[in-house]
Amino acid sequence: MNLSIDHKNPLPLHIQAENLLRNMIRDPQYAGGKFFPNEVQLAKQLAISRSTLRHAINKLVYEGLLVRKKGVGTKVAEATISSKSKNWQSFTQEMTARGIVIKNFELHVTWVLPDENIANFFEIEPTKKILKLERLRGKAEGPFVYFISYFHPRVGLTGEEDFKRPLYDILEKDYMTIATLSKEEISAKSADKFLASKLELESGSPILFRKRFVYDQGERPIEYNLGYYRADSFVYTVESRRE
Amino acid sequence: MNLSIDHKNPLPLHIQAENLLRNMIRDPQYAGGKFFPNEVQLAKQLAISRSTLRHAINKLVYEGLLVRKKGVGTKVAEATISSKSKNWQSFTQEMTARGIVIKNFELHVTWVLPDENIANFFEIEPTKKILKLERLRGKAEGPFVYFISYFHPRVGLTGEEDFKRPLYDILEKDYMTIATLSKEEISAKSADKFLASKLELESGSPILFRKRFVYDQGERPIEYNLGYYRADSFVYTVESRRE
DNA sequence: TATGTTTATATGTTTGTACATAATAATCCG
DNA sequence: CGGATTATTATGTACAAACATATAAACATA
Repeated sequence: MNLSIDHKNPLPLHIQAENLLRNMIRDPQYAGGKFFPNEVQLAKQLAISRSTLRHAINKLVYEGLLVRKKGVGTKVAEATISSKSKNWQSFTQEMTARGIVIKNFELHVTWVLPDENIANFFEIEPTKKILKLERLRGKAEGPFVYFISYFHPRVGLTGEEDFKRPLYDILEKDYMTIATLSKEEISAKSADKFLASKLELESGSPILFRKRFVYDQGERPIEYNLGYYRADSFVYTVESRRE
Repeated sequence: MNLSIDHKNPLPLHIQAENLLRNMIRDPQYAGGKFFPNEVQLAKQLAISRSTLRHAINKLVYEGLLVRKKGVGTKVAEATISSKSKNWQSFTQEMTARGIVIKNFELHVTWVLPDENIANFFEIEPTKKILKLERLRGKAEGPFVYFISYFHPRVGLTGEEDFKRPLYDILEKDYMTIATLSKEEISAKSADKFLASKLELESGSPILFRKRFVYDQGERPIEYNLGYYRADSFVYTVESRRE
């Protein structure tokens, strides 16, 4: 990855600057909370105008990756693990964009019979086995989410895939399935013994529970996903506007 | 609503332009698909610079409300389902839409000093008292949510209003304040003694916690709202789509 | 008629400049 | 010493100007 700006590159300067900033965000130095060089200085350093640089910074501020304060400076936004409803991405993409390295603590692949809910959602016979993917994921310090995913047979997953790769990357590149629509239900739960042990909590601790129904372009169901998040490390953010 | 730009208004010109554009979007003419006047012309018309106007347009493009094509023009984006689902409503509207009749179990109105968070959000002195509204609400069978709302003094609420009416109805009709933007953070918590007694739960039971920041058209803060929901009776749903 | 070619149009990119304002640090003074 | 005042710093807002490039329509040519 190029870490400087090339005026000969046909890619617009503000896009190059944006990419460069995305890299800086992942830099442990800045991810840790250090302020960026100020606009004027950084613009000079990159040999672009302040306006161009600001345009790039603004985009990242809008995305929630950077925060700015007048008279103070610009830095990486609090690494509170959060999920934005707009421009949704996969879990891994979301986290890497924030410079958080995701560790897989456990990964189980099994073939199971769908329960009634899932069979209904997928519109398949409850006698047909489907792929179930369970993952315990988190940061280096410890796990903070337990995922359970079920996939529609139509997708064609074999169970032999490398699930360390981003899931939606696998689906798009290897299975030509593009997740386009997602309906989510968020609620709170208490940790049962199983979840408590996985997420390193005491039984009864609060858990944010997210059910996710994922569809492809044709609005056909492709994934049914359950996410159990430690309440102390996950906030779900939503921004909405009415006209 | 003012449909022109006022250089004496302290509101930044690009925000004024943005609001103006939002109004144009609602105009049947443009909503129907007619192209906007081109940037140069429109900027001239509004007596602002092209850069300032572009800044405003860009924001709406980013929000998905407008589409632009080089060499062609700018027009209102095709209404997609996701943009419709973004239209948020008040709690009462939300519930009645689901056929649930809301009962108010408790209602307290007090004037309090804002803590640091609230004073910052409202951008006011921490010495100025603001209106605090607490409500325990639910269905006939029992309460399921405890709301705490703080209001910006600008709104002009006296505390004598009939808070059994829908809140946003009061704000719109009696105080000409229209809640336009809402940012929310959803997380999970354990019920402390206070919440447990109010919501008729045992201490430690899971609670869905929603923090809501509400803004008016000018993106000025008007309400800070905390909602504590019984986990067993509330699910938050989100629908999102990517292109 | 079919196919290039030009031209007008509108957005896209980039720079330079100036002043306003919020937050913080430094300074001064009673 | 403590409170008020005054820089300093960094982002926020706004303007003007130029050139680049994609699109579509008008035009010319084979």
